[in-house]
Amino acid sequence: MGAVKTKRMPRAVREQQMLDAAVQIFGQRGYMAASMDEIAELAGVSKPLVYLYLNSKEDLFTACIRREAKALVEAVRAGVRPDVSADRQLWEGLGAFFAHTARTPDAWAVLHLQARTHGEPFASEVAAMREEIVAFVTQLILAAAREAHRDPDLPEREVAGLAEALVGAAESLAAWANATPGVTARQAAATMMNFAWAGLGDLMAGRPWSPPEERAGTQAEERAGTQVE
Amino acid sequence: MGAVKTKRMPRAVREQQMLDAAVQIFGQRGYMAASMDEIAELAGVSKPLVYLYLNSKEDLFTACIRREAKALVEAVRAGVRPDVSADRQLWEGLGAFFAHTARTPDAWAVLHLQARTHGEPFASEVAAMREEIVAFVTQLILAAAREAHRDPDLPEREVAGLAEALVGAAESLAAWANATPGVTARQAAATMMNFAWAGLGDLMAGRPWSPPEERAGTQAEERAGTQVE
Amino acid sequence: MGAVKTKRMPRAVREQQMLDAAVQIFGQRGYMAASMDEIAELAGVSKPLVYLYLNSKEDLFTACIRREAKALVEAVRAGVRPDVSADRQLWEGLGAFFAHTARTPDAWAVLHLQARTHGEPFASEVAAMREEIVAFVTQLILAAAREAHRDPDLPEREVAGLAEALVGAAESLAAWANATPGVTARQAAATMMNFAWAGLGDLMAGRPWSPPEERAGTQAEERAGTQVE
Amino acid sequence: MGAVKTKRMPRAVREQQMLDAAVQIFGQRGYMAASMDEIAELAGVSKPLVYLYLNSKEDLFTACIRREAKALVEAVRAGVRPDVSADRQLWEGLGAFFAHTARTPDAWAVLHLQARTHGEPFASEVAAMREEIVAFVTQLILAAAREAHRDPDLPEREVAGLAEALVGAAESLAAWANATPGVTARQAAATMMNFAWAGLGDLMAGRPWSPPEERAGTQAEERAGTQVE
DNA sequence: GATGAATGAGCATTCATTCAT
DNA sequence: CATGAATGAATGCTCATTCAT
Repeated sequence: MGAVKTKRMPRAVREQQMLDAAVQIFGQRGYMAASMDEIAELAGVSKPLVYLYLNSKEDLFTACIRREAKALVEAVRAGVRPDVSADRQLWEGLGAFFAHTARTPDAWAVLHLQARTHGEPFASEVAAMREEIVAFVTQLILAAAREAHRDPDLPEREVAGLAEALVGAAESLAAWANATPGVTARQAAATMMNFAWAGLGDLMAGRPWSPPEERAGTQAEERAGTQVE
Repeated sequence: MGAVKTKRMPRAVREQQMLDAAVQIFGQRGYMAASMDEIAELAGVSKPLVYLYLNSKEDLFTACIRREAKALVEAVRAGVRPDVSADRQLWEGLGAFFAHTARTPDAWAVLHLQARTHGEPFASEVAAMREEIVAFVTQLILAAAREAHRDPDLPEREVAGLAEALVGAAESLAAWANATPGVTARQAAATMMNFAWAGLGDLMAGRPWSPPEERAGTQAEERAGTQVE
Repeated sequence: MGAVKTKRMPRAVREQQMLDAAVQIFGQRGYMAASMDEIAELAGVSKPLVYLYLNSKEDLFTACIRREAKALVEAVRAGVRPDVSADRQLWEGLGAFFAHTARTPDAWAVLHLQARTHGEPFASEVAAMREEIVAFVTQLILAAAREAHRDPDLPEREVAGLAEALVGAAESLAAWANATPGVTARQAAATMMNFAWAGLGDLMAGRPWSPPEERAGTQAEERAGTQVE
Repeated sequence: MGAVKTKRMPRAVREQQMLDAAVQIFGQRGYMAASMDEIAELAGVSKPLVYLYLNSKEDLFTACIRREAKALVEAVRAGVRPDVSADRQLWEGLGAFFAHTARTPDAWAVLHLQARTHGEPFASEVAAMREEIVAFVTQLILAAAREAHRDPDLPEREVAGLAEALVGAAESLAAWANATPGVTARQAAATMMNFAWAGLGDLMAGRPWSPPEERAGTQAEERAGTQVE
């Protein structure tokens, strides 16, 4: 299971192996229950080497958070074409998000569960990433308002709240989709669009949001490496 | 801050004191980082008494989850009048929810963060409560469809996904509202209704969801002891 | 299993119930693993009452040892008629001993295993009983020498060693007989007589010790309440 | 009294030091009363190292039992020449046994008292050793019967009982000899031979068992490293 | 006389972390 | 570079024992 014990790897490679192992253990056992012994063993290195490269359990965990946060943000970014309409951008971003979290469940557990649950250096680390995503969504909402040729008479805080709610809904749906067999990233994204864009009111009135036609979408998702359905 | 050290209390009272202390410590430190010593000290009793009454750290944590889950569900229930329209019920429920989580932030941390992060006996404990709420929301969505005179042609799983997303959005917004000074429970509930009921699309088109007039709502909220705005 | 909870018993009776429970628990769990809680529960009384009557765990254990040591010595005494020949007295005493230990295995565990294993106040307590029995056996050996019309040219210490060995052999055989299904007290006593009286040399040469005829023996054993075969 | 605090020893050496300390503490305090703190201190190491090498108190105790059981059996084996007569082999074995138990009283306490008193995994561990010795004695008895040109008409269980009694007598005499100043291993062995081989009957009739002449015996005992008289 | 309430003290066990080689 | 050897500091848990009622 662990990395094959190979001698004399460059430091950067060794560090990535350690982070791989750490993300797996932290994601599965939790931050406190994870032991440095287990991580070192899974990484195929001795414990003192882990300390030499990553200083402490705290620093190691922080490094995990940073690496996985960056990977997630990049995956979402790569899934979105900046030149399409706002709702389309949201649709693409959600697809990339659900695809990435489904592909790396341990990393998602680290970011979504562990980092937020264990207090201070970590919570703000992941909060930074989250704010980046929330800001992206905020821009989308404002862009949508512009597209509708309306000055958004929504106060800034209201927009922030909407973005916050949207991201929270997506996070919850990611956990639900991963736990519910047969739900694909694409379906999860569609549910999100119906919920957030059309709204329950429209939905009940028979006006769901409709996903754009297939061809173009496929390109974008493949660029992002997603596997939407 | 801790309970005043009063001697010789009946068991039921002492148990509640212990649970109070435990919720506070678990909520602030996290399950694993919380020490039974600290909990006992904050409760103003000796450690053996905690074990005599609550058996183990696991059982203590479970008791916290159960008590707070019950309290939360009851707070939401008490805030909702069953004879009003679906959107109105949702509005009232959200108000009660945000008010309760703002009033008991440690309890909310236990339920939302700690219980879900620390694996099995606990996750399913809180999952039970969550399902109760999701089921309530699901009923509201179906009721809304009936009110709109439409047979919901949404597949069952889609409705489940929508309810999941709605609850997740509310959960996220609760954390955001608690962390953002000046955001009241009432405002959070309004944001949620705009987001979930009207939808971003309607919102951008200038059709926000509008909260019902004051008088009736106030009654309901006062019954629940909430402090919406 | 525990004594039926009856109110207002005279102190002497309550004490015996506590000792009964204590012997059972001490015999089965061992001195240290036995908890005062369990003993009090099995005795059907509250823990403070146990302390009121018997002071401490040490005193309670000592009281158990004294009571059971006395009972064992009396059972052996009652099984021996003082007016018969030395080998016959030994035979009767062994029969009574094996019968008693088989009848009260928890008490035997307390005396033979627990009391000797847990250091000072206890070891000397049971050593006193043991010396009484060793002295009895020593007298038998000297009586046998007189019956053989020989001044025992054995030094006193040699006789003490022989008695010690005999008692030790009997103790071992008691454990073995209790653990080996189908071995009766009578058979164990016969084995001991062959071993100790005739000796392996005689035995191998075809000269076993032969137990006396039945009728007289029965009387003695019934007096002692034994069940030798 | 404890090992000199020397740093950085190879694991095998440290393990033996720990076992030395553990045997001493277990033998003197008893299994349950012995604390891992005390053992670690006496061994001159920290507690975590004891756990790193020996896993748990239970495993540590088991390791003690195994090491000392092996040592005892080997001491007896080394003291017996297999080509001499049965009674002579018994004499030599008893001498080696008494010499070994006198030399290592804590180890003997562990095997004879502690291991048997604290239930299962331990009891069967020492029972295995004891059965080895009982089997050896059983063979001696059968060999003696052959030497006397008699088919042993003794039933198998009778022989087992005799062997059990003999071993029990020896065990008791070992405790007695250790506790009685001035009794040598040789004297204890002689008492055992008189008791078990000649039998009290022969002894009283003036026919004691006589130890073999000195020269040959001395050799054997020296081989075993015993100090018989 | 009898008991529910309460605790001081200790114990096995684990873990992040550091040297000496 | 890499590691076997080693530990200080907690932590969950238990138990004999005692009051106040």
